[in-house]
Amino acid sequence: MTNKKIPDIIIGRLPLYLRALERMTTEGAIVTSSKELGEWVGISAAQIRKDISQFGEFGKQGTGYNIDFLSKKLREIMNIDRVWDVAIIGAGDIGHGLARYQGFLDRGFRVALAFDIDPEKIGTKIGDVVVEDISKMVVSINDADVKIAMIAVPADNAQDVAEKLVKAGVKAILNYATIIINVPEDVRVQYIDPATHLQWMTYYL
Amino acid sequence: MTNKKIPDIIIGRLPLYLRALERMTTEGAIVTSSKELGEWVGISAAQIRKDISQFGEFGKQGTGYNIDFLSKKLREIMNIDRVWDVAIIGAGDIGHGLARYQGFLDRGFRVALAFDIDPEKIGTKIGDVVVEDISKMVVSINDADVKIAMIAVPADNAQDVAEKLVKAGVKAILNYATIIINVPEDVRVQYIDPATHLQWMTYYL
DNA sequence: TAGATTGTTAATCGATTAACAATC
DNA sequence: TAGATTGTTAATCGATTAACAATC
Repeated sequence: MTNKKIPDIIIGRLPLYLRALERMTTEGAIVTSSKELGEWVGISAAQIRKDISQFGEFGKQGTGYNIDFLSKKLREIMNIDRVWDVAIIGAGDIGHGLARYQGFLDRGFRVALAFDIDPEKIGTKIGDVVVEDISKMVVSINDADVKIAMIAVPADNAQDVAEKLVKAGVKAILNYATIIINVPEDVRVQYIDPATHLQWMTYYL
Repeated sequence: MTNKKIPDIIIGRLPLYLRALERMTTEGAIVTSSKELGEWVGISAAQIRKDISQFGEFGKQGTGYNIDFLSKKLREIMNIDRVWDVAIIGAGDIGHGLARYQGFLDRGFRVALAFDIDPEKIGTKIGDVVVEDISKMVVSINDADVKIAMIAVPADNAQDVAEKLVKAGVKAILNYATIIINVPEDVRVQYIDPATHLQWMTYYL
């Protein structure tokens, strides 16, 4: 039942489930079980069932889960049964990589805007969008009603950019800058930092 | 005490602590407390103390923690009190961004090797390294005794690359390809996938 | 000494697993 | 019907928090 608060840790597993289901679809499967799905994502069958049952009864006893149906439901739950426009701030290597990343469109996202401060980059095209002057960012994002942004600027400018994004109405930020940014409570931030990920593994080497 | 198994969840927080401590250092601080550090990283003071005490007694009652000393200890624990050579597989946008990423060197990593399959890219320089032919990857990585690699190739080739990396002796893989790769148990894999991170946030929008 | 803060124990909280009735 | 698998409850496990003696 969706009226009680679902723990973050469960929400964090839903994209994994969906990705595995999508993979199964491409391999031609129609139904799966909590056992099989669990093996794909490395999580116990009991936990898969428990997680999914937080949102409704999507399976059938004796049969398992219809993959298309469960995928659809997961997309609804995660709010990706639509396409979200996203903005990229910073048109360097990372910004370029993101703009040209092929994995967004079929997973609910479209790069709609890109910004940079460098006059040489403004006006050039990355992916399908033209890089705009960062001074127009707040207005453009506001006008386009974009709620999701990815920060790919140097660490020194990240906090400043974040504050402008908040002003523009952005509610979710994916931050590639190696710095913790401060934003209001109702704005979500995720960090992607290769060095931190590597450090997490060196402990075990 | 280091003889009992430390939970993964604690290991995962150590890089956050270290990053905050490094930031404090640049701001000129000498000592900190579990309370202050906790506020920086958004974790309770009790938990900070508990985590740190898993590895030894690094603080002083009444005073707190010496930032330099604690940083040094954390680096030792995480095995980054040395520089790890890393290899980049794939010299596209993401590979380029990684090769030129400034945050590696002062955090324990050096990009030592890069590979691509495209003849046009082989021989060119990205960051400080020359892109080698991917067919030489296993031998080169083996010779250089590199244990850490970052996969930045298309999803279709990721599993194949991963298997070659394992053959070359790599024990830690940071995977930017949008696909789950299968490797032996003693090889660690971390995934970086912007779409998955975004999906994690759209639930709350 | 008085105040502050650690390291650690015990209490609480939450998440995972095991088990099984319901049922396809 | 017999076999399989869900959804859910109870039991277990592990992580977080609260509290406080030790001590700088």
